[in-house]
Amino acid sequence: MSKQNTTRFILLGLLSHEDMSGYDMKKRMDIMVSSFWNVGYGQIYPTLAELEREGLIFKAAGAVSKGPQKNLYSITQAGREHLQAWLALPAEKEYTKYEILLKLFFSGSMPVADNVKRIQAFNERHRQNLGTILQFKSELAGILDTAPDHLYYYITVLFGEYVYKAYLQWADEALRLLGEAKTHADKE
Amino acid sequence: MSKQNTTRFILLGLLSHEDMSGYDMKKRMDIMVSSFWNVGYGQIYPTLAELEREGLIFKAAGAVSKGPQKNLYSITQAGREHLQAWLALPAEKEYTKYEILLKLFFSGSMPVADNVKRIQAFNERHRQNLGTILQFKSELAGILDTAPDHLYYYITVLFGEYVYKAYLQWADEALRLLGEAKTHADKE
DNA sequence: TATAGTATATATCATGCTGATATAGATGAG
DNA sequence: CTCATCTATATCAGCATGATATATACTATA
Repeated sequence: MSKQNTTRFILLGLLSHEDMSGYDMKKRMDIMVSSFWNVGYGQIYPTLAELEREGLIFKAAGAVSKGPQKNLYSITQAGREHLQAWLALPAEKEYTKYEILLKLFFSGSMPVADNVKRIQAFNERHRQNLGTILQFKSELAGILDTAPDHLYYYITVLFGEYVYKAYLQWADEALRLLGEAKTHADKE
Repeated sequence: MSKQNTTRFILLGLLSHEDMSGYDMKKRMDIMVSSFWNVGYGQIYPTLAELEREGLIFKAAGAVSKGPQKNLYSITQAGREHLQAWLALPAEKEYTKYEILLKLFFSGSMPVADNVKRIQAFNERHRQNLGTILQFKSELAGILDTAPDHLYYYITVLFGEYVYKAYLQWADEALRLLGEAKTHADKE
């Protein structure tokens, strides 16, 4: 697995569909890919500058919607080829970081109530995420045949659904186990 | 959510149980926390040096097992307090990166067979992860009452189980959808 | 008609993390 | 005796995070 800048390819991927500004891309990502990838502005703007220097994208005239002037970007032919080459590679970088699990792992000496609160907050957060993604899923289901991309969007949405549901199941089970342990301790 | 070095607290957490070398810590993490957190040597060794400078850990005499000399570390009282303060904080940093989902999202123009292969590899990888964690789970289940930490270990293992199972379910469903799409295309 | 708040938009930077690479001692196989 | 493998520590370039700064435009409300 080579150490490559993945952000480049996300930005190229978004621009392969339509012209956008950096701000637009962030908004789009928050909606469409946030269940499996996150990028911040601190990575977006420098990468856009880099892609432009390399001739993979270019800055078009900034159409004003509201607020300050946008930098609207377009992808070039070289950019499309760069993206296709990446898509064809099998390498599948993959990692996760959940601070809550880390804290639980080391929290044998902490009050049980603290951990219960942690898990409840986690549960609530992902119940909301699940709600958002299920709404998105039902919208997508109606237009599945209208473009070849839509099936793939649907598949990625399904991933979010399964994973969020797993989080909720785990949280319920963890709370049950902590409740049992507490009840048991109270009896003694 | 402040931008803090999380690795510090993992290392302190591991040392709060027993003395270890950096190499030991990596091995331990690969077994115990790899389903929700990963750290490489590139982060471990510099952080150990930093923790030592700050007086949170100290280097003990290196016991030789086999291979080169180890640096065995111990946690100090200040180190334990540092760890406790972190455990008491509610902040829960959390993020995931799955390159496979990213590629699927942008792969409308790629051959379906490529994506099928990708998902099958993903499936196989996580089937193995699930097997490993289930074995670990059954070992833990037998010693659940022998220490207060064990319940928390069990809870974190459950997380891995639920998440890996979700991955496998998703992969099956995704392959089914791609199979249907292919069959449909073949008929036309 | 001020003015305060919110959404839009770009940019930069210190710090943290990843993944590759270098170095070298101990063990075991053939 | 040499080659492969495991043990063990260390460093670094490049990528990513999260905080912060700056400024325009729209909306509400006082």
